[in-house]
Amino acid sequence: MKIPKQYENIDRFPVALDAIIFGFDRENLKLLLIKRDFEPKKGEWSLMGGFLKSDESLDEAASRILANLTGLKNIYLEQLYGFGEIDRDPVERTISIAYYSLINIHDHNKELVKQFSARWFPIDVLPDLIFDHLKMVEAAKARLRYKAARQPVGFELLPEKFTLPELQQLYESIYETDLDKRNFRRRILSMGVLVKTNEKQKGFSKKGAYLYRFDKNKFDMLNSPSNGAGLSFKPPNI
Amino acid sequence: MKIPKQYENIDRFPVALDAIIFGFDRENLKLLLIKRDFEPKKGEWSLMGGFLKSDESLDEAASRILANLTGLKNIYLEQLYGFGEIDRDPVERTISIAYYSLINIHDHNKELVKQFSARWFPIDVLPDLIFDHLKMVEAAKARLRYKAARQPVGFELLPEKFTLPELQQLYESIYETDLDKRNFRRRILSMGVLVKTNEKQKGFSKKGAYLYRFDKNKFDMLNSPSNGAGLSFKPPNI
DNA sequence: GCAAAAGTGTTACGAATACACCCATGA
DNA sequence: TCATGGGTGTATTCGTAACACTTTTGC
Repeated sequence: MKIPKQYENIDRFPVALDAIIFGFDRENLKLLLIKRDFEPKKGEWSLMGGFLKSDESLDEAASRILANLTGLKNIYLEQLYGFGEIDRDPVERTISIAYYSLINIHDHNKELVKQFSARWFPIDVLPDLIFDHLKMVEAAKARLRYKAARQPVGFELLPEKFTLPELQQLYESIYETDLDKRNFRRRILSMGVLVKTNEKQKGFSKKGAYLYRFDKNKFDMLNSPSNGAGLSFKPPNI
Repeated sequence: MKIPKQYENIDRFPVALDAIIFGFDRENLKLLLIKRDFEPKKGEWSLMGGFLKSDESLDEAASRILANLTGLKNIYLEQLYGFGEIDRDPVERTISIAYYSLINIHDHNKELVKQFSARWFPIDVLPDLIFDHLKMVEAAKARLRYKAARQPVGFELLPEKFTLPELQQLYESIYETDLDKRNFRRRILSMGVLVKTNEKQKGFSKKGAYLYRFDKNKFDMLNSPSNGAGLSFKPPNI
């Protein structure tokens, strides 16, 4: 096919993907950051990133980049925003599409993480970040809050079985607020997507809390028949 | 500065911006589409678009492209999503950042619109669109619903003075639903960002409806002192 | 005078909030 | 036995939804 003139003399740019990787360690919401090992800004903290290749879509590229650091595939990953200020990257004019992902913090490749000199940071005590990465993180926090209020994404951050106090702690971290135990349990259980197991968590508290499991089938059932915005997990009032 | 090796051998891509342009003609929510005048897909309907240049940010480029078609500057414009499927553009691998904008439908350059063979289409009777532009439109509709439920963006689509029945009609178009007149008026007025004028609209109804004006100062006041998500215009229950 | 749209209040319901005590267990 | 965290129910408040008649005026 002849190339139309509208495609001649146009600028072409490197397209970066940067990943905001959330994890939860049963206490704090955390971000996985890497220590950059090349100039510029060598040695400073950064989001994991990489450049788009021509044989992959944006989603595939983001997924590849996430796997490069964590070894994980099929992870919750959502596009966040495109950042394109002219001078955002001092080396070359670059645009970056930020993605955020939710992973189980215990469930990733420690070896890779070591190679990248990566570390988990509590979301409210982050180091300085290069370029516009802090803006990306802020956008991701806002999006996670929006998302978690509407869909039960919290489960992506937890192990398969978890207790209600753990789940509540997660939501409290996401919204940086305290929630009433009784109201929280009522709301969550009334959604009907949690299944109580007969097992109790041992070791943490004396009494032990029941373990629950997220029932993806029930969720899909409730969610699929064009339920408008899907089942709603109401946002806690901040 | 020496170029780090991480920036060598990377692919570079044309970055397109596509604009979903909403308008409202006191009856229907509409989209401004252009008839493409070059191959491929010459003669088919398309969103207004263009390519990023190296001396402008993404926002600036989107703004320029919007002005190319409408002649308007300083318009409500918000980034929507980055589209990057490999084969989305048959000519060349291109990524596109979609923006949506809200304009007053009577307030644009008719000459330019004619040059582009552009036309306003009711949002629910769109022609076939090229590439992935329909996906972009769907995303924009969803975003507008989200946005309008939280911030009074509706005013961007109306003339300076408008009646409450007109405003209600706009919201009904956005949400494709009927709203109760009394509840709507109460909700809108309780936000305290509308100022009633002494003028009545003539010509449309026999009785005539009072004209209101959006009070941007009050809005900024209510919105600025870190009011969480800002003043909330609750979403109509769909 | 009548058709057509504008304008106006009240009640009922459901959701969210606030709130305090008992239970199970390990140390 | 006591300290620690887990588990439970109810009353109140507030916001949302449902609903029907009067007013104005051009024709």
